[in-house]
Amino acid sequence: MLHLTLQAKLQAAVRTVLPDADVTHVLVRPCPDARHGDYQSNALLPLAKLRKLNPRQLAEQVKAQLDVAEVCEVVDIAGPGFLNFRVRPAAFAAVLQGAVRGEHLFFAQAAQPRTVVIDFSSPNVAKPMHVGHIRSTGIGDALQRVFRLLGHRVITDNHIGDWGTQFGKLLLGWKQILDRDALAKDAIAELERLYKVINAECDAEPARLEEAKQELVKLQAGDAENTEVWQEMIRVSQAQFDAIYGRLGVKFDHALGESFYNPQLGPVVEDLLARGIARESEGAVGVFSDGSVPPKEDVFLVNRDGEWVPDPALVRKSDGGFNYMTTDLATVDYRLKTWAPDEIVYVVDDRQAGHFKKLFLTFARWQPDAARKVKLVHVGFGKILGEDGKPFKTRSGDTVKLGDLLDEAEERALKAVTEKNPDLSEPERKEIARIVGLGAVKYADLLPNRQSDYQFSWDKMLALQGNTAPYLLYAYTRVRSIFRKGGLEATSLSAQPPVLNAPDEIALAKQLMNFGLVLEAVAEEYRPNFLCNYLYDLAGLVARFYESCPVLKAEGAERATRLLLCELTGRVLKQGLEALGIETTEQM
RNA sequence: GCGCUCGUAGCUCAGUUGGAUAGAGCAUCUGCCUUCUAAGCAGACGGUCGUGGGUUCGACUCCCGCCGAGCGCACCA
Repeated sequence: MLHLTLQAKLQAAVRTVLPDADVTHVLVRPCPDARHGDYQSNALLPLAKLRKLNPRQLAEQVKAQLDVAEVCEVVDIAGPGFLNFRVRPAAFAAVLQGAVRGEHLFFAQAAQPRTVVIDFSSPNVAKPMHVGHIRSTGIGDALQRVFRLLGHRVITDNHIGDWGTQFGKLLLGWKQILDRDALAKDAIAELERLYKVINAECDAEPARLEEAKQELVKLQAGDAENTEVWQEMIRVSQAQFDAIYGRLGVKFDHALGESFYNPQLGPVVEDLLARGIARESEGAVGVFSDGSVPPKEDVFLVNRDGEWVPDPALVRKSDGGFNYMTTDLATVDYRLKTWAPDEIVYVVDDRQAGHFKKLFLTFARWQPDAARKVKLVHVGFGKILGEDGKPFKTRSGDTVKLGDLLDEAEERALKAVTEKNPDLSEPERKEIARIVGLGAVKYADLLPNRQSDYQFSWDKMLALQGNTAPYLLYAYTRVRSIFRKGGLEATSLSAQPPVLNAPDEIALAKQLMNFGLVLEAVAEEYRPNFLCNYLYDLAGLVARFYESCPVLKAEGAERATRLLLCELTGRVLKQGLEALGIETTEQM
């Protein structure tokens, strides 16, 4: 909003002074310290350095060309050459008024919308979704929501693990030890049991493993019975996925599982061989180093005991089967041909960083022209640890099932709501608990910098103080309750321009204006935690405002201004939480 | 061994092109409810940003060495 106006003016001024300068990095940001001004730019310093100019002199020259009088009352040059802008109160008021009229909510649609494929969640058939899936699912969903909000064209695709060697064992188990009643009761649990039993037997007896392999071979060859069983396993698994996604409010445009690409795998390998990109080695087919970079930077080499040895991307196993590199190559190819995206984003565990590096490089060697037109991005994330700092497990040492986790979150939230607000009816409390509990889980997962592991803690997650979903939701209910108590509607708020006086009013208003900047940063860096931190700051500012600035007791322009700030804060909180996939509640 | 990621307050974590005095919650201590939800707010205490160098007008941020942790290293995904 205002920073964009100032930024455009500043870039124009810089171009006048330095006609050949690249102004894409000439940015205007909010001042971290309000005493310096409202907005600042420090872009002139690196610009001056590059040209060996005196930075303060350059700042003077740029300032002389700067035409920002309608927005700013003062532009200062500070320190080594910072530009500080002080915005006219009327300019602030105009932006707020535009927002309350519904013209914008402090962010703008992307000037150049992109088509972005986002690949996330990717659960495996016949396995329960566990805590780990909350990461890919939550981060992926938040990113997809933010991209859409900013006006990009988004295609979400759930790359379900519905193919692979595990189906040999599952088929064997299904045919020999399936418990139909157990399947009807909890299909995934029964499938999991089949796998565990057969897998243990295979470890113990080679003959058993051979049996499983035969089942797999029959499936791969299109055997009617095995295909039917396999499809049944997918169907019952999908039903469980859908139940979880329903609770989480996550939807996909497509769910093209690994098996969808089966017909393409052979042709992909043949094409790689024909083009000389892959070659045979020890019976397998792989893509090897092309020697174009030093060994240290070459992902197709690995150092073993001082020797650089090949670490190829295998696309066909020595038994003729394909692996996930092959599938992923076919998937990139399909997505480019079908949707022509500008970008494909993979929200997958950081441990697979190496795989994605190889995948992207292999694809670039396979289809150089197509690869130049698309940005392939691996958005990785760390593990969830228990409060003991070790991987998060149940007391008995099993992985925590996602459904159980969500149940417990809602139960704990219900306890808290009942304690804090016993007068509400049970259905109301349950609905609030659902929103607060699920919101708390999602928020706790989105808050940490995604690349690091984080420690899971029920108490911290559902705490009502600190950077948590309940705190944000509480801030929202407080501003909403003002309208409820006052019996007011937001409709008449735009009649006169707001008049900001109190420091807490000004601080709140300025934070509102930064919403768009933050949404853009989330999309730019694929980091929803920027939005979490922004909303937490906003909630803190509105809490302070709430203490120091009575709303309903104020009169005239002061009252109107404060009501307007409450309304807009409510809208930004709601929109921001929605972008994180978190619902809001009017009371809690 | 090689590579990747990381190391910030007692604990859990933020820290948006390198930018102005490194922030929050918890814990400890002190205040504030006849006043829009105190599920809150204000304040105090707490830091050689692992460590040693380097680049820079300026480094938590970039580069190199070292120490420590996690992860990954052909035919599972």
